[in-house]
Amino acid sequence: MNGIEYQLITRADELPALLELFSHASAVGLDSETTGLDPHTSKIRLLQFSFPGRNILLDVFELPSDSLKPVFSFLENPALTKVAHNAKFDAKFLRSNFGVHLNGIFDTYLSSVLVGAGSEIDRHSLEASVQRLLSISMNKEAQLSDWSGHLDKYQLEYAAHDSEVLLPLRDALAEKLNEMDLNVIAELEHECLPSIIDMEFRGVYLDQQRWTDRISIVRRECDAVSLSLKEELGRASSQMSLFDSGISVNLDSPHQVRDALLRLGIDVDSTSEWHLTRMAGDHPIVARLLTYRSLSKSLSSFGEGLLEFVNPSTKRIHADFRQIGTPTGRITCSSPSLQQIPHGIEYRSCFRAPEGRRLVVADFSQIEMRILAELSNDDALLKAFRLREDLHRSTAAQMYGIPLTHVTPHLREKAKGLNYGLVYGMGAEGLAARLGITVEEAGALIDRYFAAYPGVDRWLRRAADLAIDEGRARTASGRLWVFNLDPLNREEHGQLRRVGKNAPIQGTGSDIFKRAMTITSNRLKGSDAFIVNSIHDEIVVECDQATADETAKIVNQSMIDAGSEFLFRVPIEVDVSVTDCWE
DNA sequence: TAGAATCGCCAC
DNA sequence: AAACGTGGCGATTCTA
Repeated sequence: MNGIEYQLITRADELPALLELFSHASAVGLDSETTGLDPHTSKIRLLQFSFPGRNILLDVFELPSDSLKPVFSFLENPALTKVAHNAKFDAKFLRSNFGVHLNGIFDTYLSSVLVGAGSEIDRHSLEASVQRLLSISMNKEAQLSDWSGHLDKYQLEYAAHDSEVLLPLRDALAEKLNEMDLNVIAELEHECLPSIIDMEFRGVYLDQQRWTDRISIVRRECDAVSLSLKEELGRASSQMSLFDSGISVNLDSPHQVRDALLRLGIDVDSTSEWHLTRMAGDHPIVARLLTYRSLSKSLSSFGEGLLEFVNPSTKRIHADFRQIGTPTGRITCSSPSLQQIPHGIEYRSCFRAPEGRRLVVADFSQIEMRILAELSNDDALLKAFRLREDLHRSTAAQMYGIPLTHVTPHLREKAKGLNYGLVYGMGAEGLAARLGITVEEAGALIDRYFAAYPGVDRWLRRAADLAIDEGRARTASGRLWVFNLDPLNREEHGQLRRVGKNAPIQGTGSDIFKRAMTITSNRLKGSDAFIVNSIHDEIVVECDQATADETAKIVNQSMIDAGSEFLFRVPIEVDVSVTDCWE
């Protein structure tokens, strides 16, 4: 890395040289060094721009803000491609520090993930991607150095090198994307990126007081249950002497709980929820153990920890959304995971609209089953959606050859289990366990199901066969997942067939959802409304009270339009509600 | 003793 | 044991 050439700009009169380079370039490598990781409380120190053979570093601390205006207009201009690795990071800082909206992004991180095609081995840090695609070793030691004071030559060379590699990396990735037929999905991801940046930047509002109040109620309940359980489980046996102090049992340890139950004569195969639930009817203590589990889960995962994510500057929660979080393309969320807040009103009602604002909550109705209908072209399934029937009721009617009105709640429940389970590649054993019936009965149900939906049967078989034959699957937009499973291995063979059925469905769901994010975000631009959360098939938008109905219409239509880009034989339905809180 | 592995459970 | 797919994450337990 030694001997990297760079030009450090610290004076406004040096900027025209950079602008000259901008005006003749079609693409520029972009990177930034910041004083911290939080865009709302940290500052950009250095902005690095790389052109072929030229690395320019801007010392933002030295340059007057006004002088940077022409630079920013290039950053906002989509005609100039900005090549960045995980552009989300730099974009949020440009937004918070200068109000600049980065446009025209080529993200080498997202591209590297797409090219990786779901490989668990490939890492996608700049260092790893550059090593893999350009065979260049990078030294990232300076990354965590102090960027707020005097910058030494070592830091500046590091900064220059970080942006210098971006254009060659882009070229290598663009070639790979092309070779692997990933151009369509790459465009979809890049178009979606600004909506993710905006969502993270805006954050979501949490009513902290309400959250705290709920926690203290749960804590009291949990302590009471815990105390009685420990006392009871601590007994060495039913004939324990009064003077025995008992055994201390850690209720959070599955191992200790299992031993304690055994001492009381309750033999459980496993302490998992599923097994315990089966025994809860016979043993009140098992039922209370389940109550404890639920309360303690609530406190540990959804307790005070969440409050630490409230940003001191914005007073909102800015979670980390990984745009390509799974090989199927789903977005995942962490720090905190806003995608796994429990459904209960007591949790979600804490995520609400601030004073004078409203939330628009919109989710795709049965999107994965609609995708299955489209892909399989199954007449009966298509018909159910076209007639806007209740899917599970319709499935039950099809299976038993009875009118819709004759479907009992029990039959509907069975049909629902099949509809949900089969897109995940479920077999007779799994269905039997889920519905509490024998494997034979489950097998008969599955036969009935596939007799009602022969097209679905054919499609699922073909999808599984394809996964075995080719070892890969693609979504509607061409997103690729190369499976790391051996079809000759007995266990992995089954897994391969299941994932082969599910991946195109779940993945096409992701494609549709990302288009929905993109279109929604674009149509809300310039209004008072913005996306604050996204959960696989649900978009949560915050807006002014006065415009809530209009916003709801826009979100609804955007999602329908997105779905209609992919599904032609089946209508898209979106459930939209305007509320004060996320429920 | 820090990090990895595992269990268990939340979401879709 | 596991038995339907994709994740994140907290607590415990294992391991270098």
